[in-house]
Amino acid sequence: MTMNSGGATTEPRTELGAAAALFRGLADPTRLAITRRLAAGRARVVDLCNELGLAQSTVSSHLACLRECGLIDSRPEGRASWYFLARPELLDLLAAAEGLLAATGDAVALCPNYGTAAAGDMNEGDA
Amino acid sequence: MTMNSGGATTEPRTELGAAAALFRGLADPTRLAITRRLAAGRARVVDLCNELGLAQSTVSSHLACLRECGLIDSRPEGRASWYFLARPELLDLLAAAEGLLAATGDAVALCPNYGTAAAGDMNEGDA
DNA sequence: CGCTATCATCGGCTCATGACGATGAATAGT
DNA sequence: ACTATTCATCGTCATGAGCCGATGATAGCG
Repeated sequence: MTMNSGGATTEPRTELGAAAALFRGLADPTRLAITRRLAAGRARVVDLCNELGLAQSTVSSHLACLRECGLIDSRPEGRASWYFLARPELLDLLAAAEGLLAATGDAVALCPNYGTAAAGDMNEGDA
Repeated sequence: MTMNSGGATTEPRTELGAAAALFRGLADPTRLAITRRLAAGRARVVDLCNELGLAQSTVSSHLACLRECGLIDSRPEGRASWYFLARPELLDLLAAAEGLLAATGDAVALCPNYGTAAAGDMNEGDA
């Protein structure tokens, strides 16, 4: 016992890694936006870049992440790569999430400790 | 255009914040473990500490996070606080997640860029 | 055959996030 | 009243993770 006492464990919960990785894949707003976008139909990297207003490298990295997670897949066509959802069940998961969000209202937002609170400067850009 | 060029935007996707926060709440292995544990029945902080082998402060913070998110709730009883799931729909979400995991096998794991790469051992342990 | 467009990857930067220990408040039991 | 137990909160530390720009590879086009 007390084997993990001493700073960052660097080994949180390996058992739940799969599920946690799945949720984490969708935890990022950008990735979630990409996922939803792909849920609406396939898209290229440039399309996502334009629509999301992010750098190409950023989008590409997120796509690689989602692809490695097996949530999306790509189909090279010419010099472009079309990305699309690889798992229809993902829609169920998103639906369940929205159902839960509807149930909680929008209470699911920020946590004092964990979450995204206390960011220091909370500047709403278009506000 | 070129409005967000210049380092961390500090303003990712505000619209998807709720869903992303929800997923992020479950993205952490520890929080997911807590959630599942509470899905099996209410528990006190000490119980979770013992069962998860984490510091009391850690568990307490995670509980506070989940509580703020409206996913769980607590009921003070004596000097203890019983925590339990506040949303039955959460079970649906977890079920959908497990369904997706079953569909993908366990392909959902690690990403080279994002997502907990360089972990090493993949032990699923008990269900 | 050179040019452009699209994408993947590398390296660096910055902040958020999870972990811990220590402290303080509230409650129950002796 | 004193003490023991349980929980919440604060401060700190280290790493993960997202963002960007720049570079390199690949594939179509003029």
